[in-house]
Amino acid sequence: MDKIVSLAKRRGFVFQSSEIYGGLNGCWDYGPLGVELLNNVKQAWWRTMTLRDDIEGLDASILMHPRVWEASGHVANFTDPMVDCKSCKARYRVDVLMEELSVKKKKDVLRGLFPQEFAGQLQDEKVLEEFTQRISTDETIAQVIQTLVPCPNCGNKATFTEARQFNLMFKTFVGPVEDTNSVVYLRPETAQGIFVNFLNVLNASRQRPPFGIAQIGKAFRNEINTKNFLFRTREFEQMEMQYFVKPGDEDTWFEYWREARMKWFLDLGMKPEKLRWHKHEKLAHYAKAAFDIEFEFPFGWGEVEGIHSRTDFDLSRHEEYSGKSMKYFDDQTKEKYTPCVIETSIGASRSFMAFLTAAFDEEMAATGEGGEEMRTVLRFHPKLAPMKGAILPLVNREGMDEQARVIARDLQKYFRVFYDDSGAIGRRYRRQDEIGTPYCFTVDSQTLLDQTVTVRDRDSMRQERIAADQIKSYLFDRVAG
RNA sequence: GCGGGAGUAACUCAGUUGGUAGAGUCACAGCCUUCCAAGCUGUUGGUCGCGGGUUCGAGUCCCGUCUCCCGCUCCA
Repeated sequence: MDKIVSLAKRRGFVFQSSEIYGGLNGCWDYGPLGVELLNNVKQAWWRTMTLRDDIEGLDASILMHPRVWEASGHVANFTDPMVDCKSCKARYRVDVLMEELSVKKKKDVLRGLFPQEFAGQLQDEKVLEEFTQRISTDETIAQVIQTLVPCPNCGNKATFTEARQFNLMFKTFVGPVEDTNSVVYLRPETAQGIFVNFLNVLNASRQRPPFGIAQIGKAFRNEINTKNFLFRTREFEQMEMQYFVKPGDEDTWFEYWREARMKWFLDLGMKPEKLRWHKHEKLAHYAKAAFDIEFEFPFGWGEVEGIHSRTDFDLSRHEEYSGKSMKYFDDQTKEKYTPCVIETSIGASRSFMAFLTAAFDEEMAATGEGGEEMRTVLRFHPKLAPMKGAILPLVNREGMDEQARVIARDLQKYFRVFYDDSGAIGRRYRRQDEIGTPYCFTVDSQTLLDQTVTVRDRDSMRQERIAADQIKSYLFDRVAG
């Protein structure tokens, strides 16, 4: 992990935000090569999603009407009451504490609060039922937590602080007056921008279910902890596609998108053994089925994409909260229904880091003198590589450098290519290896005779000779699309 | 948030009981060079994370704080 962070910094992929002021926790900036890689990841996704008949693009605003987040459930569910143990400093979510209480403990709690009523024998089912019923308000929960529940860590009772609310949504104000009427949130996910535009897109694009809406954009969550480089940050970018289908068809489409999304990673050169499925056993309130694609990062397996079957929850809720009908009327079958949603939601920063760490390789390579040396190489898929090619004059004599510059300038109309004439040729190859440039084109003395150049492949280090005027199509074949 | 480790040049790191901040790499300029880096010469580059304190004097000792990494916790 340190190697990745260090290379990322040294070669200009990722810098710490506000570094000269000591940095800001969990915030990162993309440098010259990083922004190219990130854009290539986003472009690969965007093209896969939108170069087809049934998916439309969208770019919704980050600030949205506050009611959106009431409808989505974020105001209610994105708030976690937390308590700290004053004795051992451990911190817990109140709902987790309550959930993890054993039946016996719950019985104790009931007897503690209502000594007369629960004095005698008690069935376990009765305990659970009564507990859920009686310990339901914020007040009773607070009372229980602060008097009767022992800290799971140190075992002490009555050591918890009062519950404090941690809302993971960033709050800000619209307009000059900072009062409760002007509160808005930075969106904690991009999906709602799609749902609230469902009718707009439907009507403007003449689509009919099944169809999808794709969006790439930033989202914000005021996480308690950030972690693992780009993996968990407070500001992040999502690439989301919500696919609207007729109720009853959602399982078929769910399988379709699971397969399609896994294929996307594999087509971009990801090794199958670095990816796995994780099935959600405990589903969120809106979900019917949920699978994550996990990647094996240096710190362990972590989610890079979620494929969720969200039922008609989202559209129904917005119908309820906005009073606008979100139903679709099918002219052919004369049916009226609220579409179900299949969501594919991938983290741009997370997949950036996945592609970067997957590409990282160190190997022993032969040197000119017959020895061996460590070679650092980023094996990006050519579509993702920040630099598509390097143009290198073998020596700066006999017009080789001028010729190479002409070639580079011509290619730069179409591709990000790098011209380099400083240092030994082997050294320049290694420099390109380290930033993952897939092809190096070298101008040598033969170029001056017959207008051919050598192409050196990053991974095999082998060379072939092609005509200089073929470089453009050579690159198009390999990096476009 | 808790516990542990770390922070000195763009990168990797030295820096002795407190006494004028160093090396290698990188970058830049020039030389050399006809295919797999680290030849030669020169140059640039440091608020020692930040802020206090002790001291004649702090990279070094003390306090606070920020950031990163590892483990736990958390992740509608």
